[in-house]
Amino acid sequence: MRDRQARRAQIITAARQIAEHEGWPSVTVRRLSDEISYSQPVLYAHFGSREGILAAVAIEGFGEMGAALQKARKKVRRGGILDAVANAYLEFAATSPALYEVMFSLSLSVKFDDPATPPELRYAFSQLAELFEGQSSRVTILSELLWASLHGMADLTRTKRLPSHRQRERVKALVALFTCLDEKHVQM
Amino acid sequence: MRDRQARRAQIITAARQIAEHEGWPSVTVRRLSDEISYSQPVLYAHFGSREGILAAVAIEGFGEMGAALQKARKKVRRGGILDAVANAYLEFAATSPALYEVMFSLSLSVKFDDPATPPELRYAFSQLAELFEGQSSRVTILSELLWASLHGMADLTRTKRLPSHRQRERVKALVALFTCLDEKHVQM
DNA sequence: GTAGCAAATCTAGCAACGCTATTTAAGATG
DNA sequence: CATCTTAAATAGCGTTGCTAGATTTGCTAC
Repeated sequence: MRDRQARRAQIITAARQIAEHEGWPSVTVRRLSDEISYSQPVLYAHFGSREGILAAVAIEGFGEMGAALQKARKKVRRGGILDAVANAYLEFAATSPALYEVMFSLSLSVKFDDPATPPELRYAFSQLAELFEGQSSRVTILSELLWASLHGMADLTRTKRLPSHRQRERVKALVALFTCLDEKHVQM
Repeated sequence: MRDRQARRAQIITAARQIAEHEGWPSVTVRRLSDEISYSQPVLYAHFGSREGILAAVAIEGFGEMGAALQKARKKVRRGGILDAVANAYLEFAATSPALYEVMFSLSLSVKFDDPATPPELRYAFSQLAELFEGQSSRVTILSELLWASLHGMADLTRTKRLPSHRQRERVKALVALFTCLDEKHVQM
């Protein structure tokens, strides 16, 4: 039915809202069922388990992040693309910390190059891979390394390990590293 | 007393063991109290809460990681230090995934440059900062960036986002990036 | 030696959690 | 109107983190 999908979206939205305001531990099945004015079994009919709800939120998050990266990539014409995308990535993570957290804390998600991987994940990652297209023979390695660096920065900043006020400088350094390698045409 | 500290260590060890074999959700207070043949309130007398136990494990982990990095740094004489430390970091994370997970999943831990930060955290981070000592004016930025990159690689590999069989190549690329920047004496 | 006290430990239970078997309500079919 | 299917709610099971109150232990004083 149609309202079935609407209610699905309603649950996901409620979960995101609660998580962003009070953290994921506050996102309980009872709380969600109250929020949408239905009983608990309805939620289980939709998602099967609490983790299923979180997974749905995570996948939605990957879709949004992919869109944000694509937007940043297409906005900038020449030069500074890497800088734009990197900042877009970190801004996404900083704006929705709970969303970013669930995107990378769910261990049940499969690897990125696995055929069973949801398209949203591949879409998001492809935005980073595009940056190195045709530039080097090591597209995969470089995009993986960029992803890891950005994720590390986002994660350490989210958990207060790194001060956020120095984020811009870190991005500058990261960009300098990658452009430096590009200019020298280093063979790895 | 003396046996009080012994029991504390016993609890931490049991928690690590269970987590490494069955994951952190299996580390329950009841399970731990069974393991050490005491009742639950004894654990609460020691750590105050379940999270207190995890925090203690995490701090111990940082101490061990700092030692591992220091060992790698001192073993290599000239050149390739960065490579050695990077590999030591990732090997630590890969060898004890549950330990690494709890070290970075606890949000209650304060930032690295905070005075209230446990010395184990600062000790571990200082091992990375040492790599850039006197090399550039941006010691802080570079060490933070290196830390973030390594953590991102470790975290994405642990959660199966990146294939582990390409880890060595990623490290090579990372090292190439940093040495490239070093050779050109880039001012950021 | 025993009465009393303080500290340590256990027993038992609360509230909240994820999840589900069973029952009740509602709408369609004949 | 009776029946059957589908949807939802009620109620409850087992387990969790945590704690108040009972109980044991070990020591001190007389």
